[in-house]
Amino acid sequence: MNKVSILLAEDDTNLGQLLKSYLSAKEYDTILAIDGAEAMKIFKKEKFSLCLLDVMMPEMDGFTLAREIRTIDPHIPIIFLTAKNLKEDVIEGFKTGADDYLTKPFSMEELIYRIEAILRRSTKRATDVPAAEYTIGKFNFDVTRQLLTYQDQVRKLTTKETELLELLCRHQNEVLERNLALKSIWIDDNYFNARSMDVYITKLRKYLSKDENVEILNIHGKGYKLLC
Amino acid sequence: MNKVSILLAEDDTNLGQLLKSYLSAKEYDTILAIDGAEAMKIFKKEKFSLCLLDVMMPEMDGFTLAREIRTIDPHIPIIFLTAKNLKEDVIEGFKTGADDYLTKPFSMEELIYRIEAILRRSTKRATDVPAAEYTIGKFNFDVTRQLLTYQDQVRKLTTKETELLELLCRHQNEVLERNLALKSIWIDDNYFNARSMDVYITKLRKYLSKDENVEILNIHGKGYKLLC
DNA sequence: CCGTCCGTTTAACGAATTTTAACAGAATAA
DNA sequence: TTATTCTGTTAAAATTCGTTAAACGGACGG
Repeated sequence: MNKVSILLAEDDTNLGQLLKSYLSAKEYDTILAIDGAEAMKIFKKEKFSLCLLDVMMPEMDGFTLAREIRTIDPHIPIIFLTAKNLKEDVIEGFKTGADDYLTKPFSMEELIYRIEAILRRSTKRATDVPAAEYTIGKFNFDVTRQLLTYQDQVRKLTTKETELLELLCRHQNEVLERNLALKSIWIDDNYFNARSMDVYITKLRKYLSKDENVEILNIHGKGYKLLC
Repeated sequence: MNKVSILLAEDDTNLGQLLKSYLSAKEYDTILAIDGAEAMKIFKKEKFSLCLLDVMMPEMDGFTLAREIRTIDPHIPIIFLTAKNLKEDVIEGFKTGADDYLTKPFSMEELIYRIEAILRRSTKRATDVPAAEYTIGKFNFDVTRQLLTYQDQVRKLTTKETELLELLCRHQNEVLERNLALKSIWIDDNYFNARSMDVYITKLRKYLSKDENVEILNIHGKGYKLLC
């Protein structure tokens, strides 16, 4: 079980400190750089599991920084922090790019989710991420292998199915808010993604219907609650 | 209703003392710790209803402290106090996060409001989880599954119906004030929400009419009383 | 380069839930 | 008593959600 180390580049020192404290409290070794140039210097000296880069920074912006970082370590996961009101084409740039991103304002919960998701995806030895298995009534849900097992029947879940079910499990017996789920999984909480999420809820309900004590309850206008 | 005790961790002794005096005057037993390490020591010795933690502190910051506290008591409500000059989006981010948040400077009134809100939520949960079921005359009311059962007839309730009936049950045989119900279920107690609530009272009355000993009584100008 | 497969999104429609409106009836204060 | 505020009930409107199927688009094998 390797410790996860994060390079955080954020020029707003308040936000930077806050994030660093929060991440450290979550057992992520976090080093804060106050601009792109400093981040680069630090990155050359130490080894990191992932980078969290603000896009707008003095000295060197997040994109340029990311490019330079990639010349050293081409596969390190990078999450960008961006303002919500960026122009469409910039956002488009992120979407088509391989990197993950998070739009401000975001909640700590969303950030943690994205970090864990990206770690899950990038590390093959998946034991880094906590709670990789859940028990849902008579089901067993293996998050990292994306398997939902009922007695001897194993069902392979898709990525989105897994992500949504995992979020539901994490909030077992309490309300998972639609917006949190949308922002965590679909990044943007617009109309279409919400429809898409509905479709996945239907799928999950169908899968889980074998155990009648398990239920995904809709809390109108708020979200969903996984009962078991 | 037993006494509420608060652990306050604040390194600014002026503010700390001020808060402590104020909270004590409001009948909250308050103990002040001047840094995270001390707070942790105190927390291990005594029992608290909620914690009020400054995020930026020497020795141990608020997040780390919160994490340690949660290893001892995973459900204790925690309100963070954070610096005033954070950007809007950061603050917004925390608002949507799992933990409650208050940015300096804040008014005492605001603080008290938050404390009461979070206590309401947590005592709700505390009294909810063990007894998530009520008996209303000959009915059985399963809050978490939103089911109202009469003999062998099961009726699925909607979210709003459930929320309102639960509030009534919690105040069984005493007055549930309109404003309280409106604020906790509809958030805002304006004219339209009040009308909406009337509609739900009608619905609940219809559902409960099967047992003639059960009645939702209107207390004119005050609220409702669930008799059973 | 082409077709196929698979996961995801979009579309379309229907159902469930909540809010708003409209009007009638009770309770209360002046 | 009369005016005013508050409550009860029903129906229509608006919003949110559920489900199915088709469209889309990337990955893969030929």
